Amino acid sequence: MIRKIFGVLMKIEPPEKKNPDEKKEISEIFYQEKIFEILPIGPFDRAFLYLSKDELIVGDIVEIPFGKRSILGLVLGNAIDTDIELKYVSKRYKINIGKDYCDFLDWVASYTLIPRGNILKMILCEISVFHENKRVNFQKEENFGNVVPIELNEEQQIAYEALKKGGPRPYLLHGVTGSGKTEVYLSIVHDIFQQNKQILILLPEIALTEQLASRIEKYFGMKPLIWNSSITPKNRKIAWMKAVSGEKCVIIGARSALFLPFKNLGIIVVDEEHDASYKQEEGGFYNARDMAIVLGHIKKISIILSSATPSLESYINAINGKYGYVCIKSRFGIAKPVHIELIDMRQCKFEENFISPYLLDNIKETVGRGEQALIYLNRRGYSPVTLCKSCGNKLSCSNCSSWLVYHKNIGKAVCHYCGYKIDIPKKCGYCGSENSYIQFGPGIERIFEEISSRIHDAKIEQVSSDNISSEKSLIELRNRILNNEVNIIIGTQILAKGHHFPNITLVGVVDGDFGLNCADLRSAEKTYQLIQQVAGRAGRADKPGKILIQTFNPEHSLYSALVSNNVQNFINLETLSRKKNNLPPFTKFASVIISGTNRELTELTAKKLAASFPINGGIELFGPTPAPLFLLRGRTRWRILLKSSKKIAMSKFIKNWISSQKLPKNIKIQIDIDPITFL
DNA sequence: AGCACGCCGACT
DNA sequence: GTCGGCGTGCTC
Repeated sequence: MIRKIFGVLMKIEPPEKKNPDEKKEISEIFYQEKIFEILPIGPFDRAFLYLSKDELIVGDIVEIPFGKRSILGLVLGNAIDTDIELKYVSKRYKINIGKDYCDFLDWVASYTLIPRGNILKMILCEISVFHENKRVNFQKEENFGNVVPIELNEEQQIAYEALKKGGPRPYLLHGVTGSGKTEVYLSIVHDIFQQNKQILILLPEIALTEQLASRIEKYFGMKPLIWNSSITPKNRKIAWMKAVSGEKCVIIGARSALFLPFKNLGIIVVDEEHDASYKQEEGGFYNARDMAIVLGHIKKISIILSSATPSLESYINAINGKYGYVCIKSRFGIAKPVHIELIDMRQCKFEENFISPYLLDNIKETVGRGEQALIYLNRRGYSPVTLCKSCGNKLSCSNCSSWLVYHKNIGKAVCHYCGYKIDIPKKCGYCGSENSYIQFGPGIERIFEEISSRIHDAKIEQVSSDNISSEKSLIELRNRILNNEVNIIIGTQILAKGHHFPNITLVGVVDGDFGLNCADLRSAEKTYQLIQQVAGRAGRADKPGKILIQTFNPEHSLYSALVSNNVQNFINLETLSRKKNNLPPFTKFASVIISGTNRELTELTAKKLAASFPINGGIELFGPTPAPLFLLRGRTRWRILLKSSKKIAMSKFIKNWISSQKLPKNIKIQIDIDPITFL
């Protein structure tokens, strides 16, 4: 809409302060300007209206006066005239993120119920690019000459052809550990790169970037750009500018890289697509893997989901023909399959030990042969629980419903949710007994202690986020393992993924049942994936790998599938069970967490909210119930779970429902569409 | 998110 | 008398 202003400029002042003479001059001519819808950065779900003297187009990045400050905004379109007194856009940048990303932003917001302005923030990611017009020195990208062609075996070649012939669409690339999936997807990526397109490869963990980067360097003759939370502001800027420039490039990144505004994207690879860390659970909830599929749809490009242990969601989408399915069955260059064996812990006499004699003997033998052993336990610290031996009272966090984990290295009991730390009290806080607190259950520090006391002539190292905090320290550790400077590695899942350790020939899983018993619908799937991943560390060379799993539940169908090396068997059983019980991926879930500092008010609000749920044939409501973590960082939490058939637009329905209710100001509502954790 | 306004407690 | 806590409310 065009607004004609005559002599009103004195009233609606343009941002630049002109001198009085100039103002007079301008006010004597007809002045035309347009009104635009602009989405500001911040927790806003709607656009605001602004005047602009320049013509703006959808996707432009502008600076706008907003309240008392000046912030970035995104032009969403033109607007019709209004009674509101409008301000002027103060600056227009020479950057446009493209209509695709405006559509993507809108889609993600409607689905995840994350405020649009927050998604814009993810796209612009607090980059200070905008101010200076300094030229960014792009990393030297070509050092051609050393390009090594990617060699594929027959089966890999077939997989590659299938990806090539299927055209732009989502694919599930399913190949057992060691089948050379990376080479297959890099082949197709290389083709697209040669068409001067941009490439995005998502990885679940920062730890995996280095080795993928070096492979890309080898095959492509240039270094890829890295994107994750720990890169320097300068490199962040370089990668962002590169993406928006549309120049050909390869960017390897964590889930947040999905929001880089690529101008010329040719393909996205989601490596280890089953990995739970694609799910963002802070701020807003979204799954980068699922959103990548959406972006692929908008941009009409291929998305390759790659995994040795696909999520059931992706697997079923592939089987149903929604995704192309490409499977690689044989291990590349490895003759012998991994041998998996269960250790029935019910047969073991316990005493104070967590490592069965059989596992211990195997560790000794392995080390004796000059090979390495990896002992896996996904539990940081010394012991997960500290309790009073005379009354049974357990040390718990004062802000969260959680037990304090004893960390022997710092001598304190720590809450893993909020960081609260205390010394172990001399007297039991409940019954008053003195020096009565004992450590119950194992963490990796305790396993380290146990193995150290029983195997003397070995170099033993523990690995968890407590010791390994940076990528640098992880690379150092990896080198030490590769150079055989370590015999026994005791670690959490930080080590489980993606590394090649040819000399590790034994993997011991201390507690195979961890996570099997909790009330998470995906716990069997997760346990299975994790054990497969850990198992993938071993047996890569010509030496046979051996996996020993300690369990109290050896009859579980999961274990028979693992032992028989029959992936399909487990997937079939799990699919059947999900279907029978109407669970995802055959239905959809959404979780609504109601939290507040006032106990009574939170409970009341949760109950009122549930009672106000509109009757709807397709959506079932469960709850409210106190959330498993009833207290988190000092806030009381209640949970409502919603379940619907796949066809219902749950997000829209939930949004209408929640926004129709007036909620007390200090109550916080978090909505998680397709939750994968239920805490 | 920021930033202001507003109404109650302990301080130079 | 004021400085400053964070509850509430608004931003075109």
